[in-house]
Amino acid sequence: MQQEPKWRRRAEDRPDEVLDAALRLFASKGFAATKVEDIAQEAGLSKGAIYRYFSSKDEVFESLVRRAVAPIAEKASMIAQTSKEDPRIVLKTLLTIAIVKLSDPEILAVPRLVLQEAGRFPELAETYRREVLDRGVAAIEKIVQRGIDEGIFRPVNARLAVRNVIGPLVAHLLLSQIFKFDAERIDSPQDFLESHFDLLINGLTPHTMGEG
Amino acid sequence: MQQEPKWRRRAEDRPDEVLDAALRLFASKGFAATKVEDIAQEAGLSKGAIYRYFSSKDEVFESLVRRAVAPIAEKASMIAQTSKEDPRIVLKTLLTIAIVKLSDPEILAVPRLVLQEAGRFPELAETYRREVLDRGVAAIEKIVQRGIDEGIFRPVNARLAVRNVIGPLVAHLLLSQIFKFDAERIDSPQDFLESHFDLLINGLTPHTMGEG
DNA sequence: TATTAGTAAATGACCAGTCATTTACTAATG
DNA sequence: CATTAGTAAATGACTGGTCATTTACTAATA
Repeated sequence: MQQEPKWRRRAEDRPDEVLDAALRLFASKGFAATKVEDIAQEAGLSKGAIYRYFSSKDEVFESLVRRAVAPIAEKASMIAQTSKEDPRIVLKTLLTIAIVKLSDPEILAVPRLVLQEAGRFPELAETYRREVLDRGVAAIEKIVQRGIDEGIFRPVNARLAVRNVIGPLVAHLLLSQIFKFDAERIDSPQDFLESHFDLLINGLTPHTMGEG
Repeated sequence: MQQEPKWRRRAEDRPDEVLDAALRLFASKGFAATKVEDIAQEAGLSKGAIYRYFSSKDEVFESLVRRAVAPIAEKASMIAQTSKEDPRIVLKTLLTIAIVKLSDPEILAVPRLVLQEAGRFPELAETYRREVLDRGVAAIEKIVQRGIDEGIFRPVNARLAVRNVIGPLVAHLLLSQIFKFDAERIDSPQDFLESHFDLLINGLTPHTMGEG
């Protein structure tokens, strides 16, 4: 009569499971308010076992962020040398992908946490800036610049225009996610995207003398 | 030979001094990482004395935010029924004021902290949203709507366009303040403002058929 | 059986909040 | 004006609870 063991040795899967659990909890309660025991419970593990895989609570957080950063950094670099398509299309595609991804609270949580804890983890924040922000900003700048060179956009300062591309997105996420605007008042991501893109492109377009 | 007293009774000034000290520390280290004793030291007081004026560390934080909210809420309400001036001018004036104010880290700290601690202080976050955000957004929406009604702006969705007004500002502050973009790469607030305003207004303008 | 994943309980640092005591100030009284 | 009794402000040692981390042990598995 073989009993089910009380627990199993699954050293392969544990680290990722711990990080998943930690992400969920950090996302909803923040780093400081999340106990190591909470993480253990959420991951279906005892507190002590966490320390077999991570040397401290801080390291859990850092690993978490680094795990999330890797694939993003890779993608951002690829975007830079995207197709020679109409830069307007490229921008819209990018914004669409971004808003879809970031509408998932689990994904938005990482940059949010990095921001929140930047003071306590300056190196981590620096890494995130270098690997994600810098590359993302550079990619968008490049697209805008190409639009200018091809005469599709007005000759604006591309570096500064990046803020006009990503800013409304950031504002939208901030307003809808963090301050939890009443559900009824939340405009759908699609509506927001249309509006933003319309205003953005109209703002970037030369309009030398009606061409529409 | 009269010695200077070790301390003085200054019950009038203490509360504000404590809040000032707390703001400085919360801004740089965050709420959780700031000890009550730190606040006391920064305010030139002993820990125990803090509790003569505030019943808990939480209350210090709440008082701090409420003190900062009051004047902003007042101003935001006034802005709504501003002069019948050209809405473009009104927007630019608003943006200028906003960026000047928010470039002061001490002022930016409050909304940042509210965001950071929204999870732990939901009521406070709610208050902030109602008193500051809602009013600010409403004011800008009104101005944009007036511009549309007067035929100065295209008939866009005013509510959504608000994100295009404030978003780039938020992005700018995020990038320059929180991720501490290398000093050299920080574009001056003036440059940013010019660029943003240029793109924004061009985006809102009808361009029905070249008018300059 | 040896090794390693895992548990549960112990440890100790840390810190918000308390309180007995001291000090600065104020006002009543002669 | 000098003395002193009364009070409010401020101190700082202390407490109790909360975790992050460590340790001593146990169960799974090769």
